[in-house]
This record gives sequence, structure tokens and C-alpha cells, in this order.
Amino acid sequence: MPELPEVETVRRGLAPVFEQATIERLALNRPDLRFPFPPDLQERLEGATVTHVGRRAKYLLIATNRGDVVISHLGMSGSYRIEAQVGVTPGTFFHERNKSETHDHVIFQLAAANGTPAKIIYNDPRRFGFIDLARAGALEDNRFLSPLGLEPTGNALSGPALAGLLAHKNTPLKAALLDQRLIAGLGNIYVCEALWRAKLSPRRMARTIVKADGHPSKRCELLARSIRAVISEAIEAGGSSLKDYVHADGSMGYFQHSFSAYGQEGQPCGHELCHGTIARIVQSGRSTFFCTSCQR
DNA sequence: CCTTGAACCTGGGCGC
DNA sequence: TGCGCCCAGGTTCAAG
Repeated sequence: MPELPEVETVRRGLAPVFEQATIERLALNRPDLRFPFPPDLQERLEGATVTHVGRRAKYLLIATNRGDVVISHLGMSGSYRIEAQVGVTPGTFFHERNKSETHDHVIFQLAAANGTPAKIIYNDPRRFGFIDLARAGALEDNRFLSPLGLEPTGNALSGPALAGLLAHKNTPLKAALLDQRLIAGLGNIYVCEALWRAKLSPRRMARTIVKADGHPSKRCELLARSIRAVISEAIEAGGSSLKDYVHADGSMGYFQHSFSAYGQEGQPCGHELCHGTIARIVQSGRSTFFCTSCQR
């Protein structure tokens, strides 16, 4: 599910509830997700107050007043939801488990501060997500965060910067853009969308959009712009809600209605004057959608 | 070091 | 209704 725009949308949904709230209790309903939970996760979080909910690439960063930072990755199917606890009847002790609750793995029970008490619940059917814990001053040393490349938000991802990243890459563009060590935050959807916008084939070797002197080609400049644009537009739209994915507040993102390539197999290419059709191929085991006519 | 492919999981959709 | 197969937003690890 979650690529950078979805994680940013989750961050924006969680921040108002999480920030300034004290974690009264942290419930772990199993010993691990993709990896075991840090052994001291509960003792370091219970009683701590959340000071900030941030994001790096596809990672949520939940900082506390004790100098700890929870590093949360949502894998393919992870999601957070908020449950305000109002009108809980003391006699109601039986609650039929619905389907989604069977994959509630982590529950942050927040203390009632200046409002109603709430729970923030991490749910993840496939359990590809994971949680790590680091000291705020040592995030650069974290095994998950330290290898990450450029954030595709803001202006860091310029044409020349992208050329520098791709100059010696002997992989198809698709694989290069998915490599989190180069650009951090893109996933299968937004790579397909960015390549479609830049009219570049996902099969093209990455280094071929860099000129011999190391300067970016026109297409490389366009690709950098396309990546920044598709990411910022998706964030504006509240991310994409595929399948059953919804935001922390239960609402749906709507960027999926703007897909030009991803999932559009057999549809006509939307580029002006192009009469091509969107095709689906498999690259390194994953679906790629692109126009075989205009994407070169 | 570089690149590719399998593995990790569950659930939904489809054809039979 | 059930079974088997394919597919899904990501990452790590082993092997070439």
C-alpha cells in the first residue's frame, strides 16, 4: 500500500491526536511483525509523551519526550486507525471481533489529557511492516534510515542530482527509481506514473538518460520534475486508497482516480497525440504499466 | 561492489 | 460452496 504520499497522509492524520499525548500503555498482541519488536519497546514508551510525528521516506517517526523515536514502516498492508473512547459502557465486556481487529498488532493507549482518551492502533494483515526504536540523536545510524537516498519532496531532486544518481546505473529505470538508496519514498505506483509523465520506458537503462559529460538530458530533467510533481500532487490528494486502505481517520485518499498508467492495462494512453495503449509487463517480479508507444 | 530473484505473509478475486 | 491459482502498495537476504 503505502508509498511516500500515503505515509505522509497517515502522518498528518496521526499528528493531531498523538502529539502532546501521553502513552499510558502499549499493547503488543504478538512478539513480532516482520522482525521482533525491540525488547525494551514497552518500558521506553509507556509513560512517555509524544512530542512529534514526523516522516522520512516511507517511515513514520514518532518522537517522545524521553529522546526516543519509534520508527514505523507499514510494509504492504499496514495501517493506523484512531479510536476515540467515548461512551464506553462499563458492562460491555463482550465485543465481537470483526475482520480488521484480528490483525491489530500494536495498540497505543493514550491517556486522557485535554480531551477524550484514545487508542491508536496499528493493523497489518500481511505483517510486512516493522517497528524499530532509536535515540533521537542517532537516527543517522539506524540500520533502516541510514541507507536512504534523496527525499523526492521539495527541491532536492533536481535534474543534475538525478543525473548524478543514475549515471552509472546498469539497471532499467524502473528498478533504479524503486531503489530506496537513490530516491527514498517511491514505490511501484508512483514510479509507473512518473515514467509515464516523462515519456520514458521503464525498460530503458538508467544511465542512458545521462549525457556523456554527466549532465542530465532533457528527459532526465523532465523525469526529475515528473517525480516531484506526482509525489506532491498525490500528497495533496491525500494519497491513493487501493483495496481497503483508508486513512487514519477512516476517510479515503482519491489520487487513485488520477492514475494514468498504474493499473490501466488496455486503456488508451492519455498523452496528447499518442494513440498507444497501456501495457503490463513484469520487471523483477513486479507489474509495470506503461505506454509502449510514447514511452521511450 | 552490482544485479536479480526468492522469501516473508494474508486475503481477495477469478476460473473451474 | 470449494479449491487452486494469481495478484497485491515493500523490504531483506542469498546467490549469481
